[in-house]
This record gives sequence, structure tokens and C-alpha cells, in this order.
Amino acid sequence: MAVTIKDVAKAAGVSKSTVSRVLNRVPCVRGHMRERVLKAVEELGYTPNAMARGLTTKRSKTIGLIMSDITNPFFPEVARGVEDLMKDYNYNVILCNTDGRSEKEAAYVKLLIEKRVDGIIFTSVRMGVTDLTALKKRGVPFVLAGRALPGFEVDLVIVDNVLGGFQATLHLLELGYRRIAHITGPPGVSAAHDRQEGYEKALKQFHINPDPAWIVEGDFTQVGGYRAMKRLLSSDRRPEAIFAANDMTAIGALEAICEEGLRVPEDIALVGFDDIPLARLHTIQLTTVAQPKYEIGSIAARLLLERIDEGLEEAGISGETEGARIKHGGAEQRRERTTQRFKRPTQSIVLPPRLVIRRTCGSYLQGIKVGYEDSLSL
Amino acid sequence: MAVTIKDVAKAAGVSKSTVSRVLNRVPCVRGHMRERVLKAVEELGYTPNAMARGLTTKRSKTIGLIMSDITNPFFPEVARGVEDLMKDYNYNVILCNTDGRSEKEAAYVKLLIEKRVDGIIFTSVRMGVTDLTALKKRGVPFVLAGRALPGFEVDLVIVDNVLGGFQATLHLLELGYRRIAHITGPPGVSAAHDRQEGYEKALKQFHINPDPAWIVEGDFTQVGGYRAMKRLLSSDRRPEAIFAANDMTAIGALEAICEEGLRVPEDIALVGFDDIPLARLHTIQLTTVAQPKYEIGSIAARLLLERIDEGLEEAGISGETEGARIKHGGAEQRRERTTQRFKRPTQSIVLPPRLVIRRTCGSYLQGIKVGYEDSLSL
DNA sequence: CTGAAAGCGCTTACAG
DNA sequence: CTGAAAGCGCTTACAG
Repeated sequence: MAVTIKDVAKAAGVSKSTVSRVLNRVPCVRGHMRERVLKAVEELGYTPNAMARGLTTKRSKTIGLIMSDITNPFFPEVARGVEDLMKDYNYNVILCNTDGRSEKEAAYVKLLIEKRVDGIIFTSVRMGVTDLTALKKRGVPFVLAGRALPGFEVDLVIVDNVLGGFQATLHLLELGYRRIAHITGPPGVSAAHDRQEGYEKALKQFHINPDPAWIVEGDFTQVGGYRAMKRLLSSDRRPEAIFAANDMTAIGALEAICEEGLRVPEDIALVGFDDIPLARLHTIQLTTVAQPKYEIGSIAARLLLERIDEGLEEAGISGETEGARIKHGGAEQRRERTTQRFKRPTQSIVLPPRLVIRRTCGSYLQGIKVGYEDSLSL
Repeated sequence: MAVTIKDVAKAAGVSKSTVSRVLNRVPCVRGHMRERVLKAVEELGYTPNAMARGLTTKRSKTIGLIMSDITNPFFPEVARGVEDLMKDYNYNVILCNTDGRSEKEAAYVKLLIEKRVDGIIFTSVRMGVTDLTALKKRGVPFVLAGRALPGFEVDLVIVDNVLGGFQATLHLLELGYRRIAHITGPPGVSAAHDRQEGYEKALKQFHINPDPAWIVEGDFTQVGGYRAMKRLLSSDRRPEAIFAANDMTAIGALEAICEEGLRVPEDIALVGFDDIPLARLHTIQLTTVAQPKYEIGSIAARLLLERIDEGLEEAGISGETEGARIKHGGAEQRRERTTQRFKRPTQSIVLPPRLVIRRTCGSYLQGIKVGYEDSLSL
């Protein structure tokens, strides 16, 4: 039914090989043959079958993007970063929402392997080190975006979460707050853990012993933040300020505070993490630690592309993504491929977090000028 | 390198055919053979190659999801609706952001055809009727989600946008506002057009002639709403109320209003459309017309699945997605397939919009009770 | 119930 | 520079 390369070959009066060559821009095809082929392709409305191509080339030109929930405003920006870059290299990205559940994640990874994706970007990882190691052994390249896995060698892009948590808390301390609570992210998530570490570090620097009662567990969601805040508000000594592990948590906390008839920052100061778009709204003006979300996505994509090319080289196929590669290894190295593998060492790209001072931290109450322009008029 | 069905066959001491049969759950395989195969699969860590399978079955178990921008909070929810349902049928979804640009859309559609996706869901359509017709002829099933194409036969799920626009405007009229402006969506988008129609209809019912100066063009984005509002505010007779074509537009308008030092709803009332998550925040409380976003996505996915199965039946392959199908046609109909095609007529599923009254419309100023519970405590 | 063989639509050495 | 042939890893009639 669909027109194949065979049909094109017949129509153009050449062999399938020739058609394939002009389609793949192999240089050594004479001009008039090329034109005849192109004309036939045009007339028949031929579109190559990527499945057939992939079967022989061993690359699907597709990657998987795993995240906990695209509905959390942090992820769409990362996803765009990934997708925009991937599109430049004619890759497609498969969307996988796991809700942070390891079974869902495992199921998706399995499906992705069946599809023979060329790689996977984990924006949320629940699989253990053993599963990840197995994935590596299978030869599926992957990179972590915004997450880390201490003690496990992988390419990753991440913001310095300890520093970010430190900055956020330090800012509150410098504003004079002392009873600073922390609503954490989900347990077992590196970013959450690191932000808390930064929080504790800042307190210690001010010789404050972090009171365990001030650390309440959240899960990076709005409801999580809401519930945690409710709990904090019900305690006898209400905190003066909150450092929420991410913006959605902060928004949830804000809801809870408002519901109690309290005001932010007059009654309780609030700082988040991520700088999602809604943080800058006039009616919110959340002070937060910004992460370069789009860049995290696009850098992760770039790292993955490099690994994919590397894998292809190893297999003796030359990558097409040269533009995205960090050159490494000469031809003489590659020759020895069988005796030794010259894999580029894993890269950890750590981006700096950036404290964005708005209204909820209460700095303006002290006449501190907000150093950030949020107007849309530019 | 990777283990194939051949390896499994050898390890289990059976033929490839048998392996294939147990993997595809063909019933007629004896128990002990099945077990031997399963054991070999397990031991070798075999994962079927979906590209090879797709090459022979002519189905990729992948669909494309086209949207303008996942960064607009409306889309993630639709996307989850699509993805969650598709996952149940072992389908993957490819994410495509077009920014509402027809070239990008065309490029993605081409890529999706190469990948031989089993279908496409358009959550934003910029392609003209001719291109869409060509797509149809190619045999690629597709459905529209949240968009319509007047005069073109396609399966679609949509909210009644005229009604929604009417409800929003009527509500403002009933509250006593008369100078009601409208910030539209992008030109050429059915949903935008229909909402405006609803707006005009409501005004007419109150014998008000919609003043062209009150209708300002937006583009469904926050900046678009912001700029449009700035323009409205610079006119000599400031409007009393605004009906924004969607929530992001409303949020942008809100920013502009705040920037001018005006208050919502005291100085200007505001109603949006979509009911994106941030609309319900305490600090925003945007009155809006809710669309069932998740359902739009999942219903679209269901419709698409039905079409895909239909296409397979036509090709003489039996669909596996029976559960999602509306049963139609008996065996005797299918037999005649060659002489006549019994395509199910296209379905237009129109969902009701729901006015959600919160704070920005100013109803509470008149002591009208808000009929909607937004607390997260439930 | 099981296997051998053909075929899906490409690419890629291998000859020429 | 070009073509014939093999092969990628599956599924599916077709025999038996």
C-alpha cells in the first residue's frame, strides 16, 4: 500500500541502492541520477520508513524522557529544553510520566528498551543503582537531569542544590529570621536531600541547631506543601519563616497560610526553589532559588547525544551528530577498539543556582530593594 | 550484540516461530514448550525489538501528540490524559511542540510519518485542510483535541466554546457590568473564534452592541494578555470588566492591571477560560470557565485508538485494543471489506464548559456566595 | 501443536 | 559511480 524505496527505484529506473544513497546524501551519486530519484520521490510522495531504517542502522532516532509529572510546572520547561534540542538533530522524544513510582518507571524503561530508543533522560529516577547498572550494561546511554545518584557514575546536569538551599536559608537568616522551618522534598531524592543539607548548613553557620520539629516532610507537590504547612501551623511555636524544597511546595504552603488568615511575609516569610513561571506573578512574588530549567533540559540532551555518538563509533558506525560532540580520541585510538574502550569519562555539569528576591521573604519590609525585574513590558 | 529471538529459540531448543508465539500469547502452544521459552527469555534477558516487530506488523505502537507549547499549563493536563490512557495499551507518545507555527507543525508531522506512528493527536492545528486531507489519504488516523476545523470531517473532542464564552460574559453582565472588553485568542484558531462568538452573543442578548474597540487581539499567552490589557488601559474609557480568551491571557491582563496600580475586581473585573491549576490559588482566585482538560486528552486518545483498530481491521489484522472500541459491524460486514468500507462515521464529542466563580469577577463584592470549594484540605 | 520459509523496507559491504 | 545480494529481527501464512 504505502510506497517503498522499491517503487521509487522502479519509477526512477535505478536500483534501490542508488535511491538509498541519494536519500542519505551519500556524495558519490551522479547528478542526473540524483535528480531522477528526487523527482520520483516527489511524484510518489515517498516517505522513508524509519522502522525499517532503524532495523538496519540500529538507531531509532528517538529518546525517552522520564519525569515524575509533566503537570508540575518545573518539568515542561525542562522538557522543552530537551525537545527543542533533539528536534535539531531529527530526534523524537517520548514522554513518560512516572509519578515518582518505581514500578511505573520500570515499566516505561522496559517499553523504551523495546522501542530501542537511542537513549534516556531521567528527570526523576526511582530505579536503584542495580537496575541502572543493568541498563548501562545493555548499552542504553542515559543521563540525569536535575538529579544525581551519589556513588554512581553517570553523565548529569544539575544545579548545586546544597548551595541553593544554603543561599535561601542564609537570606532568611540575614533578614533576621531565626525560627526557620523547612518543608522537604520526597525522601530518597538527591535534590531534596541536598537542599535540606544546604538549609542545615546555613543554620549551623549561625550557630543554630536545626530543630527536628522544624523539618517537615513534603513531596515536591502543592498538596504536600499544604499539608506540611498545616502541620507546622498547628505546632505551639509557629515558625517565622519557611524554606520550601520547591516552588510547588511553597505555593501549597502559601495556601495553607492564607487559609489560616495569616499573611506572607508579614506573619510568615517564605522562600521556594525552582523559579517556576508563576513565582513571578504580581499576586505571588515568591522569593525563590532559580534553576535554569530550559538549559538543564538542553544540556542533558546534548550530553546524551554525545554518548549516543560515542556508542555508534564504538560499533563502527560514524555519528551524524558531530556538531554536538566534544571531540575526543584520534583515529588510532578507535582502531584499538577491540582491545580497549576509550569512553569519555562521565561528565557532571553543575550549574549555579540564583537567588531571586521578591516579596515573600519580606526583604521589602526592611526597605531592601528587590534586585530583579519581573515586568512583562520588556 | 543484543540478544534476538534466534538466540532464545536456540537456548530453548525450539523454532523462532514458537518463541514468537509464546511472546505474542498465541494460545496454541503446549505448556512445556511455553515454559522452556519463558525460561530462556528470562535467562538471556531478552527484550523484543519493536522496530523489527513494527516492520512486519505495520504498527509502531507509538502516537504523536502535537501541541503549541507544553509550557502553557493547559497542555500538561491534556498530555497526561493522553499519556495515561495510551500507556494502558502499551503505546508511547511522542511530544511535539510547534509554538503554533505551521512550518514546525509540518516538520513534525513529516517526522511522525517517517516513524510510522499509528496516529496523531492534534491539540493545536495549523495545517490547512488540504494538508490534513493528504494526511487522511495516507491512512494516518488523527483526532483533534480541544480544537475544531469547521467544514472538515474529523474525530474530535472539544468543549462547547461558544457556550463557555457566553456563560463567562453573561455572568459579568448579570453582575451589572456593561463595558466588557474581550481579549481574544490567536486568529484562525477555532476555540478562540468560538469564545469570542459566545462573548458577542451574550452582549447582544443584553442589547449591547460589541464595540470593536473593546475587542483586542491576544494569542493565548501571558505576554499577549499583558500587552492587550495595556492597550485597553490606555484607552480613554477604561473597561469595567474583561473576558480573556484563556487563563494565561487573564493572568497577563492581571499583571498589567496590577502594574497600573489598579485592583481586581474592585477596579476591573476579570474572567478567564480553561481553569488551569493556578487559577484557584488563594492569591489569584480567577473566575473562569473550566474545561475538563485531562478528559479531553484521554477521550481523544480513546477515539484515536478506535480509529487505529479500525484501520487494522480493514487491513485484515485484528486489533488488540478491543477494550477501547465501540463495537460496530458484524463479521459479515468485515468480509465485504474489499467492496465497501464500513468506516465508523466521525465523532464530535462536545463536552460542557463549567463556569467557576471565584474572586476576580467581583461577585463577592455583591455578597454572592462562591459556589466552589478550592481548599486543598479535602 | 510446531517448524521452515518468505517477507516487512531499509542499508551496506562487495563487486564491477 | 552503480547494482545485486545479504542481512537487520521480527511475524505469519503454509505445511505437516
